[in-house]
Amino acid sequence: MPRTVDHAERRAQIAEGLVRVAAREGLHAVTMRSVAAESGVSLRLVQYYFQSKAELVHGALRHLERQSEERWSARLARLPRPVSARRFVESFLSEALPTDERGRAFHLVWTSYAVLAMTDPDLAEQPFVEGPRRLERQLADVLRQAQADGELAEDRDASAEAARLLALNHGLGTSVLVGQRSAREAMKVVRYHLDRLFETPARTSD
Amino acid sequence: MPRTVDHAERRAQIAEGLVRVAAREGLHAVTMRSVAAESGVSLRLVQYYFQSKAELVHGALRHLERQSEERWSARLARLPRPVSARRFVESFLSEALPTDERGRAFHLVWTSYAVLAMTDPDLAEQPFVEGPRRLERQLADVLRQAQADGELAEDRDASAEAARLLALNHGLGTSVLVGQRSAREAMKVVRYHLDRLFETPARTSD
DNA sequence: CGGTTCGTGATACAGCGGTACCATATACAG
DNA sequence: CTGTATATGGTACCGCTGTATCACGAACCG
Repeated sequence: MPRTVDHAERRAQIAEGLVRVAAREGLHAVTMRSVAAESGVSLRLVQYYFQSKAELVHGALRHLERQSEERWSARLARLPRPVSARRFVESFLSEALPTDERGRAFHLVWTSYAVLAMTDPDLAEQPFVEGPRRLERQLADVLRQAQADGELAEDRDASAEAARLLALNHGLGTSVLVGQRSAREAMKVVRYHLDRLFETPARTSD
Repeated sequence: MPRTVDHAERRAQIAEGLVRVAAREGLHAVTMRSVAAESGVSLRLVQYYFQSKAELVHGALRHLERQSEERWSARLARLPRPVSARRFVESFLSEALPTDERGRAFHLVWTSYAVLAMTDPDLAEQPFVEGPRRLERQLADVLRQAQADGELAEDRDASAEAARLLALNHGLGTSVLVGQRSAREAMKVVRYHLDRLFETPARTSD
């Protein structure tokens, strides 16, 4: 067969095209044709690699999710040992914030999908409850480890703190995308929060 | 002229229809026809009171915004004096959270619009930077008043705290809408946050 | 070497959505 | 009473979008 590129690779290429279109013009501008044009393939090819639009959208979402996971793992892996929880969390959150173009696209598309999932039951189940929930657990684990290391006060509720961090970050990210504040200002709020969280070990406060 | 109902009233009626459709089936399901059906008027009437779809969408957004302001004012006005900042903030945030059906619709539609505004420059300017920005200022004022009253530690940055509260609330609201957690759990996180914020006056911590 | 499967192209079709146009009824001005 | 502006109904049109269909080349299998 005339396999110039791998099947999975082509699907990824098209999925990335979708992400670019969605990031630039919004998810409502995502059509079979616009994705095809953006990916540099014909309409027929999009149809071929994704049988329906629903599957295309679904596939692109999984693509995003996979990337997100890889980023988390990579970040966790290349951290200098011993790990400073404060620095890890800060760097993680700053990446989730739309600081660069890539982060902006990621956050925007993810949020678009989340809004879709609020009404479309087909999208709801899989990524939007399991993905963030897992992320929250992992973050809570990091915080618990920080408690064991004496870096975080013992009386903190690691789960609640993780939830707080992610919700805060998401909310700030949205405010940035909407143009309410700059990414720099958002980062300042994040640091303010982290200052309260990882306070001088003497005081057991936020 | 055969004015059975007031012009502004009709526009409001149609706008509410739009909000219901958007809350139930998502903003992508909002069409001239679906809004007309939901509002119990003919397609022609929607066209008549809103010349284009863009204006319809825009008008409904302003409708939502106005309602939001009224709610804020009403809440602020009917508070028992003296005002407990903690209780005020908690009740305000709980309303902004999708606890009841109305709150759910409001949050969902607002978020949908926010996502739209991220790519559509026509929507961006007006409500999505000015509205929340004003809200944040008002909230910061409440917090500053609380500081003056000795209810909130002096070393807090009222602006940052207000930003934190709103971002947190928005993030939590989204997580509720996608089904990641229940409204009850979200409220617990909010209270956790507030506990840290309004700590015993002895300690100056989060 | 012939067939079958995979990959790619072009295009046709049907439905839906925004908008435009025509018509009418009611109320008020003169 | 007549005309004009407001308010409402019905419907046609055109473009876009998802999907289906026909067609062809290239590789692998036997």
